[in-house]
Amino acid sequence: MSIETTGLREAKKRETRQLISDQATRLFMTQGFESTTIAEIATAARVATKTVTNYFPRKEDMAFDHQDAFVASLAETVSARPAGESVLGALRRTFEAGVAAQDPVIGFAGPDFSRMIHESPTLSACLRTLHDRREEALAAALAEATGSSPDDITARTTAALLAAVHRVMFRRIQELTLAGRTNDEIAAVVADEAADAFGLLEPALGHYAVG
Amino acid sequence: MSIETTGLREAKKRETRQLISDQATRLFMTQGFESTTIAEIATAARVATKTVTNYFPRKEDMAFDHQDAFVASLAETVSARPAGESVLGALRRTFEAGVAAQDPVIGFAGPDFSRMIHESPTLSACLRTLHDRREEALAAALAEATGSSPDDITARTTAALLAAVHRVMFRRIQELTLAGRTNDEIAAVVADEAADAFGLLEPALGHYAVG
DNA sequence: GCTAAGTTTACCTCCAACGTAAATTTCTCC
DNA sequence: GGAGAAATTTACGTTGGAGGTAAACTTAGC
Repeated sequence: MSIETTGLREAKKRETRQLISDQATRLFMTQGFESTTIAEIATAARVATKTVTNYFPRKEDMAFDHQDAFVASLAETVSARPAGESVLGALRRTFEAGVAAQDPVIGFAGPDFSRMIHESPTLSACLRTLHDRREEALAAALAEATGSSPDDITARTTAALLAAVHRVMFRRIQELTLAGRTNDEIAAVVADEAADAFGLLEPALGHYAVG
Repeated sequence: MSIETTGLREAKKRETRQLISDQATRLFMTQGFESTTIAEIATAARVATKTVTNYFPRKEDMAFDHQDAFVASLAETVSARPAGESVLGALRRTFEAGVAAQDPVIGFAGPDFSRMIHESPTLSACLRTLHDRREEALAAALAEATGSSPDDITARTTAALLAAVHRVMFRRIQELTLAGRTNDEIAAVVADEAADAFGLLEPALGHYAVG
């Protein structure tokens, strides 16, 4: 009698999905994304190729498993910020915490994973899409926070500026990872650079959406 | 005796390339990008399918013909700005000129073309890549203008912020185009919104890289 | 247990992407 | 102006991702 008794069927589904994703990521990291076929992944996971494409309509989705968490991260930071804190302050604080925790969500993905993305045009394009969806989600959260309409141009512009800082720093962490730096070294460098970047926006956005 | 007598061969190559691109764009706009096959394009252009893929390794390249001009646009604005003008001022001035001229490079692509991109995930991803390459080119130009190293993080952050404004306004123009507004109406709306957006960055970047 | 529902599988088509070699066109030099 | 050289276009074949369908199998609920 398991606690989360959502049924054997659903449990197996989750396991199969995770198994496929894990095998796929492993193969992508060792032999590259483009040169791994879905048939290989299916063999490694001991399922049919159609099962693979049932779980993951697009091949690249197997590499990015926690995309929803990534996309929602900035919007959630804004929604959950304490009263009196500006949006800029909240995003800055969350980024600093991410640096301290060396969080994969802000770019600490490890050398193998970073190389996998860097060497694949498909995965790079996919990551761009995720950054973009994250910006859109942030814009929606800003519109919500300021009580403006969901497609308010000020919210969208502000979201673009704030997300830009996170995106640049994400790439910076990736780049330093690929250059062989340790996470601790990267954290030290990035903490300073992020302080500059967020500081740059302070005069423009410091008083925007103070909750 | 033609003036630019670079040979019949090269002239025919240019013509064939243009013919394929034109037929492809026409088909993409009328029946959608994904539901147009390369074989159809080849038939319309009266060439072999292999000739199509010789000229355009990727199907999506047929839709974006002047990508290099787009990618270089912001960097060139910066490089060519007069002495005493800030980078922000130059990019703002060029955008305003683009609005006045209803320039396709800043987003005035027309309803058919805009719809074609909007309805195709592949083309949307491709456009994102172009925005990204444009930002990278801008970062390089900023590094050049400030005499810093090509991967200077301040230049990259600044480029991200400036390119973000252009990107948001590009999408805004696309969006209004899809909503059925005329170019004149769009120009009027966007001129005001761009003034706000660039104004927002004035305190942060107004004194950056005054040439 | 038995039946209904959901999951996995084998088999299928389509098409983009890529390689190779042959045929055709253009260029160059005599 | 014609012959050989070079480049382009073409036909043909292969691979692999994406998507559909229906049958076999597994789980859930009665």
